Amino acid sequence: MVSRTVYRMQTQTQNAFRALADPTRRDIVQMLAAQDMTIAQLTDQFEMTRAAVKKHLTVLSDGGLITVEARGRERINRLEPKGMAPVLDWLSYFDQFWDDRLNNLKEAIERNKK
Amino acid sequence: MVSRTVYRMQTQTQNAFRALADPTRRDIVQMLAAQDMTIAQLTDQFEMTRAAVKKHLTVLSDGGLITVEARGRERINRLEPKGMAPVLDWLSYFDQFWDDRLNNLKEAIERNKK
DNA sequence: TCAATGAGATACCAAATGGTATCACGAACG
DNA sequence: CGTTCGTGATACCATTTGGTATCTCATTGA
Repeated sequence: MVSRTVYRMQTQTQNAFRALADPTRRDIVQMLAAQDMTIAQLTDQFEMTRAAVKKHLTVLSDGGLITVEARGRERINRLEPKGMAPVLDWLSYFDQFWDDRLNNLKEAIERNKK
Repeated sequence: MVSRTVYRMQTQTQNAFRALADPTRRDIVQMLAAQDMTIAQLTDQFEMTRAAVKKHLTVLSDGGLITVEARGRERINRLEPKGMAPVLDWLSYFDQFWDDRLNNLKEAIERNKK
């Protein structure tokens, strides 16, 4: 074991990977890719309470993967494409290891950023 | 809440995303990308016991991200590029979505400039 | 005005997670 | 041989995680 102190703050990369680690949250991301949804609408699609879905949405928000817009008493949850960037960046570090599927994906996003 | 039972087996996608959710495990992946390593070598790089590193390696192995080859009394841990496929596949599902959204974003910015 | 509706906050719980300490075991080497 | 070295396995612990129940608050609409 090395003796230097390895402190590790919560980076956006960590929060994004953590957000994607749960199958329910990945399902939510897929649903929000189809259309923006309120918590109530999302809850209809799962076998869990609104409170549980809300927790998942908080984690997704911490990860930068979604944004929320208040509209009256409703909250519109929306996918935030930019939030995926840290994940894609980390994965692209291994270009020489896995195939170029990722490269294509990342290049598409880079193109559109400009 | 929908009433149908949503059982969810441990898929390779889930195991891979779960493996990548921990910062120590992502560090291990990066180190193994540089060179194959034994547990002892990896443990030298972290402030934790060999047992803890071993647990992380087990999770990485479950996720299909590494393979282990016995050589004498040593175990060589090696990165398995194929294991990343489910992750890349899942992410590429949103290729078109990100493309479109980032395009819209770009266009909105361009409009506001004028 | 006031009841219904959509959502946030909090307390609480069981299980999973990330870590340690410790023991066991086969391979390497004097 | 016997001992040391690299590793695996297990028991145990504290914290995090994913979930429920419940209460509150603000908006909506008859």
